[in-house]
This record gives sequence, C-alpha cells and structure tokens, in this order.
Amino acid sequence: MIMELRHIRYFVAVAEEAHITRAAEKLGIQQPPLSQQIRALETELDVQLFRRLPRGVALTDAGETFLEDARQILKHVEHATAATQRTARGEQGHIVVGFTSSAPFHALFPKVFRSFRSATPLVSMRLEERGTGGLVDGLRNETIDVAFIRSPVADTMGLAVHPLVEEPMVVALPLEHELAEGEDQSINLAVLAGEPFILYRRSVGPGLYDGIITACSHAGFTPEIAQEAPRITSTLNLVAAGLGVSIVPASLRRLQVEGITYRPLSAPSQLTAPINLACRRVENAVATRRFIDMARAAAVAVTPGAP
Amino acid sequence: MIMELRHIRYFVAVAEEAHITRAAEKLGIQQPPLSQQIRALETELDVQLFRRLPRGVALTDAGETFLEDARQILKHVEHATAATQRTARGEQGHIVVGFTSSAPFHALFPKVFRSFRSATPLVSMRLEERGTGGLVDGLRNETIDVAFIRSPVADTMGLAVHPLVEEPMVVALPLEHELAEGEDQSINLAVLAGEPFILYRRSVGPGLYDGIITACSHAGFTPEIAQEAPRITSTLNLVAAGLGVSIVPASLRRLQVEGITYRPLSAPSQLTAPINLACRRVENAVATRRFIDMARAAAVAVTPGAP
DNA sequence: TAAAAATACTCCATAGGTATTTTAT
DNA sequence: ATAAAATACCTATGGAGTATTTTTA
Repeated sequence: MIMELRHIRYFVAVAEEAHITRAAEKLGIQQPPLSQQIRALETELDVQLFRRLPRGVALTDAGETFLEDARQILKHVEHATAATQRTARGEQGHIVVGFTSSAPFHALFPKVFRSFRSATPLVSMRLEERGTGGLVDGLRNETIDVAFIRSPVADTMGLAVHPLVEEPMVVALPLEHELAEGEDQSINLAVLAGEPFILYRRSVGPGLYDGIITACSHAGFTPEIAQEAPRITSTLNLVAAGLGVSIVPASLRRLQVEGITYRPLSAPSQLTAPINLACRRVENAVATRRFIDMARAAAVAVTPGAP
Repeated sequence: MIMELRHIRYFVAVAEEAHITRAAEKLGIQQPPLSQQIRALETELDVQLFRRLPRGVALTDAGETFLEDARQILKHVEHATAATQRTARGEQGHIVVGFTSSAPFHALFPKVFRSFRSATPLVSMRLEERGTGGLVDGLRNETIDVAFIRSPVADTMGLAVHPLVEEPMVVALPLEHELAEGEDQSINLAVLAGEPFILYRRSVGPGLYDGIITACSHAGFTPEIAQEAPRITSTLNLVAAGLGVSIVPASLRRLQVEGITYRPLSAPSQLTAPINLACRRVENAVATRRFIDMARAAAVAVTPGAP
C-alpha cells in the first residue's frame, strides 16, 4: 500500500473521536472500511497508532506524534489549494515593473500603483529603472514583467506595446534666458534654432530623442546638441546651470528644479511624448495581465476628455 | 473528486519532467492515466496548472505556486512517517523523570542519564523533584513518567516499582560529638538511644523515615525526634549545627557538608536504603520503557558483585 | 507536420458496503 | 456481558492499460 491523504484524513477523524464507529459516521462511511484503512495505515507505517479499548480507541505515543504532523499536512494541502487559486486569479504573486527615468513624474504612475496595490494586496511588486534597451531585454528574458516606456512602438518581436497616455512636451529654459520672459506662453519651436540643446541620451531614451530631432527638422533646423545627459533629471540640472535649452515631457515640471522656466510649444509643432506599457505578447501570469488592464484603465481615467 | 497524495506525487513528477509521457515512464504507469490524473487535479483545483505545448508541458504561474507547496507536502509526509516510526521505537519523544531529593546523590543517577541521553538523543528529558506523594500523584495523572523513589514498595494501585540499588545507611554526627572519634569505624545503632535525632520529614520521604524508626525499635529504643527537616540536605545542615544526629543513605557523603563525620552501622543492625524506580504498570510510551530498561541495566552495572 | 497530450474504451484492484465474529475489560 | 473493533465476503467506483484521435506551435 502507499499512503494517501485519505488515510491521513481518516486517521485524524478517528483520533479526534477516539472511536472508529463514530468517526466513520462523521466521515459518511461504514465502520469496517474505516477500520481497514486505519489498519492499512498502521501496516504501511509499521507502527501501531491506536490501542484498541473496549469502548473505542486511544492514540499511542507514536499516534500522537503522527497526529500533529497529520493535521499540519491537511492544513498545508488546504493552503496550497487556496494559494494556487489565488495565483490563478492574479490575486497573489510577484510582478517586476520596469520604467524609464522620465516616466514616474507623470500623474499616471502613482495612480496605477495605488490602484493595483489596493486591488491585489497579495501581489508583491518590484520597481526597476532602466534604459529602453535594458527594459526590452528584461521583458525578453523574463526578469521584467511590464515596462513603462516612452518609445512610440516596441517594434521588437515577441513584445506588445499598449499606448497609455500622451502628454505635450514643453521647452525648458534657464531663467536668465532671453525667452524666459512670458512664462507659460507658447513659443514656436523654430525660435530655438541655433540654441544649444541638452538632450536625454539617445541610447537610454530613443523615443524622446528621436521625437525632438524630427520635430526640429520639421521646424526647419537641426538642433545643435550641446550635451547629452544620462538621466532626464540631469538634463534639467544642466538647463538650470545655463548650458542650454531642452524639450521635455510636461510632467517633468513636477520636478521643481530651481532656475528653470517652461514654455509650451505653439500649434504648428505640437510635439508630444507618449507613455506606453510594454509586455510580452504571450503573458501567462494573470497578475501581470491584471496589472496591464488596470494601467490601461487608469490611463483612460487620467486622460482629459475621455468618456 | 477529492485530492490525494497520488495527484500531488504525479503533479511533481510531471512538473519536474515538463513532459507527461516521460513522467509516466518514471512513475511506472502509462501516459493516458497520468494525463487523466493531472486533468482531474486541475478540475479539482479549478486551475490550469500546465500549458500544453507541442513538445511537452510547461507550468503556469499557478502551477509554479502549487509546485512549491506540493514538494513541501511530500517532504512533510516523509517527515511524519519517520518521526512516527522513531517515536514507536522510543528514539524520539519526551520523558519527565521525577525523584526524591535524596536520590540524585547516588552514583547511579548521573549514570542513568548519561547512558540514556547518548542512546536516545532525540528524547528530551525534564527532571522534577518532589516528595514521594507528589511523585506518585504525578505518575498517576501522567505528569511524570518515571520516578526515583526510596520507598521500598509503591503499594499504590496501577504503579509498578523496580528495585534498582540498595545502599547502606550511615550515622551522621556533628564533629564535636563524642562518637565522632573513630571515623569510619562502625558503631552499633543502640548507642544512639537517647540522642536527639534529625530526620527527613516523613511526609516527603516515608521510606527512609520508617526504615530508621523500625531499625531503632529493633535495636531496643524509640528515637527522640529533635527535628524533622523538609529536605535531606537540611538534615545534614542541622546535624552540622550540632542539633542532633541522623542516619542517612551512604551516598549523601558526596554532599561534603562541613562539620560532619560519618560512621557505618555495625552488623546486627544493617540498615539499608533502596533506590527504586516507580512507573505506571501499563506504559505505552516506548521511550519511557527504554528509560526503565536502561536504568535497571545501569543499576546492575553499578552494583558491586553483580555478574 | 510531428510529437505529445487528450479521448474512448476496457479491465481489474481496491475502497466501501453488509453480515458476522472476535476482542477487551 | 457488552460495546466496539476485526474479519469475511461482496459490490462497484475509478485508477490504470490499450488503441486511437486531437491539439499545439
């Protein structure tokens, strides 16, 4: 014979009743088969678990030992069942969220995390900041589950990209710059021709970079790149230091860098920056799929003029 | 269906092979029944555990969760089996050893514990010092498993008493006592007639007490009890203080109390004190039975002139 | 398309039921 | 003497085997 959970369940019932007939009743079977199963268990273990008394049975010392473990095993089986079902429903698990350094300034970002955390408190999250290339690699080799990126499309095979929000880009100027006067009044991109540009390094954020270059060329000039900053925040610091101007997503204004003024771009050169959510095209983890759904829902909620 | 260990064992095998056919081979069954059991488990849990691929199967996220628990459950079953068998063999468990305050001075005492500890390191022991009445009660209500006592027989129903060793009793005299001269030379009990006696209180040690009274009456006198001490050690302290003489088991000399001299008793009044091991007549715990056996063996080994 | 899983069906081992005997105090 | 467990025997559920079809990327 080989031990089954049935033996353990039956054993616990008999131990609790100290009476095979009563235990059988409780289990919804007859006394003889229960006696047999208990005996089979004793034979399998090669241990006497009960002493047979004229009015029932009593656990032996070894039976007492087995009872402790038996109860735990049944509890463990229940736990395993519940945990597995929670995981299947996406209520439990772990999710690694990647993002480019410019993403977390957007109001969408905390919104998504807050709603996901409160909806699925048993899913632990890890945040990982990387360049676009690193994020794509992470998604591919399963070290990252979803990534907030600014590249318009992740052309890369096997990955899917969901557009979340689109925000205007604004010109960032040092306070002492001649264009700094008239804050918040829109200016035409063309007036920046000849200005030294500070840009977020292309290798870590090709989406933003290429968008700016393209828009400039549409406006009739090729920007003079004075400096490439390794992180979006350094870009603003360099602008504040007076080393040049930059064009950044409007949400970066949250950073509140001293010595900077922002001006929107006027109509003809409506430069915008997207925030997209990249993930694997085939995603098995329900928790991850739920995260994506909730991020898209939050994006709709955050978009002005959506139904 | 109801979950059985079979499902868990099969599941782990399939998860490890990532291949139902190979897992079936490893389990010594055919592929179709294994497929069926896995499907039955998935139905029971209402969770898909594997994704079916053209070359085998792959765990889903939920399957991954279940695998962790499944392995632990199987480990737990193995552990329960082993622990139960160890308990049945008396290799594991707990034992409460009671003793009267005069017992632990005998060489037998540490000998028993040392040999039992090294023979059954997984059996934990607790020592409990009580008076004879407390020990008997403890044995009865199962708070004590075995007890070293000095009463010759535990007449009490349901208990068994195994004689272990018998040791001579010696007269304890204050150094300034007139009989203190001639240490280690035997004296006749009769010479103590009229001396004030310090005795270990009868209620906590009736065996010793009654033995002394009886011996004195055989020697032709009734001892004058100057004081009853609550513990055997206090008896010696009172003797050292010069409040009287006493008769104690020879092993008490180990105590090395200042200001006391001991003299053996001469032949006609060979007063001895036993150390017995009391236990329940029906003892189910194998560990306890083993303790008793080892104590008896140690007693034989410690008895001079045994084969 | 090719390997592997799922289905359809059969068989038999054994869990469980019924009737009776044995055991333990 | 009596309640309860064990034994004997029967039934039938369902686990496992064989042959075949369906699924998946």
